Amino acid sequence: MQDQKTPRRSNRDRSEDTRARLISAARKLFSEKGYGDTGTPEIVKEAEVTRGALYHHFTDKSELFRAVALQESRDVAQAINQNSVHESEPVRALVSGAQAYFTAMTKPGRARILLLEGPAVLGPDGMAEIDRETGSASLYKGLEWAARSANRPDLPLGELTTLLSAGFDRAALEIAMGGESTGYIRAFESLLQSLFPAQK
Amino acid sequence: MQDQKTPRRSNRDRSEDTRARLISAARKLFSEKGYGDTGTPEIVKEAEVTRGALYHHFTDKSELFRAVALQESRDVAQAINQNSVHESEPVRALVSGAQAYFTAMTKPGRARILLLEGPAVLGPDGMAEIDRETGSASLYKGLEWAARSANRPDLPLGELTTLLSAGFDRAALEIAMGGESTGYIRAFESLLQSLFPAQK
DNA sequence: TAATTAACATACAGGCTGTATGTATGCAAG
DNA sequence: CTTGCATACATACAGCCTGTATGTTAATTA
Repeated sequence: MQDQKTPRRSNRDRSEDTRARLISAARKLFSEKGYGDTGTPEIVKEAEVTRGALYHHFTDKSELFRAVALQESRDVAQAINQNSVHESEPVRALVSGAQAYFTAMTKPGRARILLLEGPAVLGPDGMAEIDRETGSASLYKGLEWAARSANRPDLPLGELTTLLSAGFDRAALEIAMGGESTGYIRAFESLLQSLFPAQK
Repeated sequence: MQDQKTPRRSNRDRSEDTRARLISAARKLFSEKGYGDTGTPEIVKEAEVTRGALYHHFTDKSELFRAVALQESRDVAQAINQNSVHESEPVRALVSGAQAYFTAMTKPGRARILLLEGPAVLGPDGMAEIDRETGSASLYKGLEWAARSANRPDLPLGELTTLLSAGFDRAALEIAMGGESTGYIRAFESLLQSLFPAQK
């Protein structure tokens, strides 16, 4: 019979549990009150651990935020992969991907963390590093496909990727703040169909 | 002969000078080290005033930041107005406006304040309020003109304005961080020419 | 089983924010 | 011209927060 007072967990289990608790509590508070207005005492209280545990797992508060943002970004990528419908036409595929992105970004707090606080706390480079693992590459591939299909080798795809990505982000933020998504979907459709007119 | 020890300025002069000193010092430090890493003791030291003066003029640190952002935004609007070339064709006018915007945003620290820290510190609404006074309206008018000229009443201009504005901001940030502007200019040209093809 | 290390817990030093209170100067009324 | 009030600060303080240093307990390794 196991001792009930000391569950006798392995170090790894303890660590993973503590890390997860901290990230979860931080995610909640950062998204509700913002990074600057959330103190580490409040975070550890919510996570039911001590500040010692926090500073054992993360070098400082911003590293905890980075872990939160990374997890959030991965969740977005996963949600998009799950909800992505295979389309035979590139513009449709891009619009469908945008749709999935908007939906994933409506989870409360997510837009604030990834689109508002993230760039300020971690810097554009820090966020780019996080995004690299997840999103931007697939957008580039989609545009490449569309450019090939529409016979438009003249387009500067790298810059267009950046521009459209910024548009997606801004639209996601508006939608997450209560805006209507249909208008933005149509705007992207117009934009993409103008850029990549159907052949023949 | 005036007393040299007490310059005997009017209250209004004193106030305006102090405010200007605080905003200038805050602008410098916020743009160099970021909002969170800049303390009010450091700001007042740079401005050669006391913290009492700061909290007499501004309710808190974020209100000082708001004043900085507002001034910066007005400077951008003014720079664009001065450098705007009158174009007879809408797409050219839009590209020319983008060019002027990018140039104005290369002033050191400006992109960080208006595009990175601003949204996080003041919130999207706070920044939108500041931008309303300055930029977004003219972009909408430019797109309206272009849509009329190109016979495209189908386009959702409101959403397109938001999307393109986000693209301009992102490009401005990249350029301010050392990126090349020509690529983005060409990308916008492609995009706008696709959206608004020249008539006949 | 002894030694070592991981995983915290506790205590502390320094710094920062906002407020409360004190003071000197400008200003307006009589 | 002086008397009273308001403006524009200056100073002091309370509370909180961050990061570090040090202590303690339990798991892992030799």
